[in-house]
Amino acid sequence: MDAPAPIAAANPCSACAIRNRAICADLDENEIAILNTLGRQRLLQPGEQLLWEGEEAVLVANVIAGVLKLFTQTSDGKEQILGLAYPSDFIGRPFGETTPYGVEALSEAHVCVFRRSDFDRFAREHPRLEHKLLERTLAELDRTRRWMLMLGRMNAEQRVANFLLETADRLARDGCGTAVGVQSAAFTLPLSRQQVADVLGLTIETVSRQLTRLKAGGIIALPARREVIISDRARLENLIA
Amino acid sequence: MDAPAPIAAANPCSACAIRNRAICADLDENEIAILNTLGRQRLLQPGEQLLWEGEEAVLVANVIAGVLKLFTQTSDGKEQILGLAYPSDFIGRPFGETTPYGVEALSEAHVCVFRRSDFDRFAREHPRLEHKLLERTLAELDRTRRWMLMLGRMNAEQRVANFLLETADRLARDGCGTAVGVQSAAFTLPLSRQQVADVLGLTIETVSRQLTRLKAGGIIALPARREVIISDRARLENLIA
DNA sequence: CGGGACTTTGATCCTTATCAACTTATGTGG
DNA sequence: CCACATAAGTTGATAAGGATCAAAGTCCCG
Repeated sequence: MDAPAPIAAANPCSACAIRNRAICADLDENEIAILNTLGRQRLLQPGEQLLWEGEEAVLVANVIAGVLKLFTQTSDGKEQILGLAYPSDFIGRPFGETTPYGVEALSEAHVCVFRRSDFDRFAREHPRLEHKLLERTLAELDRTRRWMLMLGRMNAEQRVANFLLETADRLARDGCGTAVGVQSAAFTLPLSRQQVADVLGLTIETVSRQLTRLKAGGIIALPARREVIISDRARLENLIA
Repeated sequence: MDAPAPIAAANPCSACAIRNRAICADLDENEIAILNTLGRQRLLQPGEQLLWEGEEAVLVANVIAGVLKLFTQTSDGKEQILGLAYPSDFIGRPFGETTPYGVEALSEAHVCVFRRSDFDRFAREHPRLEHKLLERTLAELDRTRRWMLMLGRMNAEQRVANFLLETADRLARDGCGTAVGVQSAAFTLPLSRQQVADVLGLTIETVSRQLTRLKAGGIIALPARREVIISDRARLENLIA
C-alpha cells in the first residue's frame, strides 16, 4: 500500500486499486483531483442493476472491483450477454443519448460513477483521457468481433472451450485466478450456468452437457459448481483450432 | 459543388465526397492540408482485399465510395462477416499491432488510405480528429453488440428480417436507396446470398428459403437477384418485435 | 448461344432446443 | 445440527430448426 489513509480519504483516486490500469492512468495530479470531485464510489450487490437498456444515458463508470455483465434481450425475453466488465474496465455510453444495454453486477462490485455530462465535458477537455478511452473502445470492439465469430459460426463444444480459455486468461491477467503450472489453471467462474449460456448463445442444458463431456474426457475438472480446472489446456485449444 | 477543379487537384480532400461526414469533418483548412499529404486515394475492384487478418497493421483508411466487408473465419474455413463499411466509415486498426480482421471490397470502392504510423501520429496531435474517431468507434461498438443479439438469440426468419430492415435504413441514409413512400422501400443489396449468410451466421440455403418465404407472404418482392423491395415494412418489423 | 456462377428447391440428417424428471448444493429455522 | 425448502445444475427423451447433400433452375457475360 503506497497511499496512507488520510490522503486516500481526501482523494480516493490516489488509493484507487485500478488507478494505473483504468483510463485515468495517464492523468496528472491536478487532473486526478478534478476527476475525483466528479466521481463517487458505489457498492453494488450481486444482481443489482446499474444501467437500463434504452434509458437516457446519465451515468458512466469505471469498474474498481467485481464483475458486471452488459446484456440485452429479444422481444420474447431471451437474454444475450454482450460483454463482461472486469476491474479497470469502463462502462456506459459516453457521447450518446441512450444507454444501449443493461448493466448488472454479477458479484459484489465497486464502481466509480460519473454523471455522463460531467464525464463528457471533462473528457473533451483532456485529450489524454479521451485517447485512453479510444484505445479501450477499440480493444473492446476487437474482442466483441471475435465473440461474433463464436456466435455465428462455432458449435456448442467450440463455444464452451473458447469461453473457458478466454475466461481463464482474463481472470489470470487480473490476478483473480491461480496459475498451476503452464498447462493447467484453476479459477472461479463469475457466472452461473444460465449466464454462461447467455454469453454463448446456448441453453443452460447444452452448456451443462458440454461441460460434462469435457470433464468426462479429462480435459477439465469441476470440483464445485463454479470452480473450473483446465487440466489439459492443449486439448482444449485443439477443440477450437 | 463548392470546390473548383484546380483546388481539388491540389488538395483532393476539398473535393472529397465524404468530407463532411467522415472523421475529417471537424478539421480546419490547415489540418486538412496536412492530412492530405499523408493520404492517397485507391480504387479497389470487387473482391479485392485491402487488409489481411493477423498481419501487421500498416494501413488505415476512409471509405469514400462503395461497400467493403470486414471478415474473419474459423479454423475450418467458415466465414463470418463482422461488419460492413459504407462511405464515410473508417477502416483498419489504429493504435494496434495487428489487423484483427480481413477487409475486402464488395463493390468497386474508393478508399483514402493512410500509413497507420502517419495516421496515429496525426491523430494524437489533433484531439478533434481523435474525438471523431472515438464517437465513430463507440457507435460501431453499439451496432456490433446489437448484431450479437441477432447471432446469439434470433432464429433464421428474424435474422433475415432484421438484416433487410437494417440494410434498407443504412442505404437510405447514404442516399443509395430509393424511398417509395413511408411503408415501402427498394434497394440493391451490396451482397451475394453467400455473403448475406456470412453476415447472419446461416447457410446460403437457409437465407434463400427465408427470402422465398417472405416473398410468398407478400412482405417483400425480389425483382432481381440483388434487388429487394420491402412492400410491407410493418409486417417485416413485426417478425422481430 | 453456350458455359459458368449464382440461386432456388427438395430430401434427409444432425445438432441443439425444449420439456420433464431427478440430483446436488445452499441456506434457514426448529 | 439436522430436516426441510429452495435454487441451481444435471441427465434423459423428444422435437424442431437449420445444416448438409444433391439436383435443378436462372441469370449473366462473353
